[in-house]
Amino acid sequence: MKLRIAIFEQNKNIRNSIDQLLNADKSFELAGSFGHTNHCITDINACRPDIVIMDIDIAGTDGIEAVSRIKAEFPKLHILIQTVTEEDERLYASILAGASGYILKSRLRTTLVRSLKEISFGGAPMSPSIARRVLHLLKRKNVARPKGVVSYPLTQREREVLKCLVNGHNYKTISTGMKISYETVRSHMKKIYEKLQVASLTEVVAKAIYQNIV
Amino acid sequence: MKLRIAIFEQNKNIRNSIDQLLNADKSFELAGSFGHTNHCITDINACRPDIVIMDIDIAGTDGIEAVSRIKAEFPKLHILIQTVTEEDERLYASILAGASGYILKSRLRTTLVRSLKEISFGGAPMSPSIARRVLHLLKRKNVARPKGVVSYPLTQREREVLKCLVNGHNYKTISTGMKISYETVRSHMKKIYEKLQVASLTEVVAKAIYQNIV
DNA sequence: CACACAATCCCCAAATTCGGGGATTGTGTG
DNA sequence: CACACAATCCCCGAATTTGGGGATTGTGTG
Repeated sequence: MKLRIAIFEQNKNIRNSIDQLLNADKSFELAGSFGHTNHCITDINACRPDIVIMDIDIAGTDGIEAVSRIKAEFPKLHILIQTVTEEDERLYASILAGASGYILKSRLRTTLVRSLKEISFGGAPMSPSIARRVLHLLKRKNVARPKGVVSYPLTQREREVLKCLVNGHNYKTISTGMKISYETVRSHMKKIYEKLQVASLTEVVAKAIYQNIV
Repeated sequence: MKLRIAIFEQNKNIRNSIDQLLNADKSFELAGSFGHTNHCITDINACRPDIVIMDIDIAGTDGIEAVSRIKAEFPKLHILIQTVTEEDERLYASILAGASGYILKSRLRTTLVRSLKEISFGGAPMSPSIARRVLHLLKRKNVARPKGVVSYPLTQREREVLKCLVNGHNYKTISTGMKISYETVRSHMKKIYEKLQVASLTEVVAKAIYQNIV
């Protein structure tokens, strides 16, 4: 049984190249070939592919949004993202949105067929760096607040100052907002630094957020 | 600065082989070499490695349990699992327990150094099938990026700078750590501020954490 | 080959933060 | 009433950040 492939790629020459690569292998057949994702749900409904190859740069709609919409409509459909570089932030976002893997445009000829087979066997081809970030996210989501976490003896006013800071205010705007002097804000901050054992704005904000202090 | 490597491998010949491979590369030095994991916490405390290479079959204690215990004690320590086959269920469990990647025993000679470097650069070498399962688990945990969230086109270097910042570093210490000039850090920060649409350290740190940018 | 972009680094000057010290006043408690 | 603490505010001076501008070099793409 041949795997049905749909292509969403703006560049006609690339679409044709992919078509040729698929034709050369008995495992695949071209289900559809589209120059934009404006009607991707309708197009996919019509051609019923098993795997979609999508260019991350495709115009008409944001690639990431397209991945989200397609996966919402067709949860079992595999999407292989075409990208120029592994460092593209949208690649990570596409993976999170549900793409099964990616392929570098520069390596289309050598790796397309293998990646498609990989996906059809249940694999998710991706770079170690993307994999790392996915693992890290999973780890952070799995971590309940550790037992025995210390709570900090911040006073009510200190907590208010810290909250303003985390919300993007600086000392000047905090003093205006809380109707206290700039020096008062500084005094509170000194106390907060001492209690939280930090020594800079970035440390105190990060700690406040990670440990749900405000 | 050489990366310190500790080995937990029952087979003395394999320990020696790994030792030789590490010696042949200037990037690594052997921190410790152990035949069991009975005292892995004590051993790691003593030799202070940056990366641990551990055999999944190692006797003395279950490999997965060892990974869990080590990661609980040394959260930032990287663990590279040695396995005979990628299909071993314990491999997937080890990855979930916190291992950063794995290496096939049959490919030790050709891939060990590359995998160690990969890990030290922040990657997580793993097979497409393991990656797929991790993604699937992530999806099941309902971790998918919330609808409407924009992704930011930060470059790799910008991301590294931002990560250091979130981890409490200032411009000065970031420049030291990344071996670039203070002004380069500033340039990256200007770009980051622009892309994330913020105007202060507190804003950028808060945004980075809340939106899982680093 | 021309172009665009990333990464790197430099300069000026103002604004803000940090570490250190000090003070007064109000409030609650024993 | 004495005491401890929170909240408030002041000062000095150094260090860091911010906003603005500029530059060169290397790399990838069409």
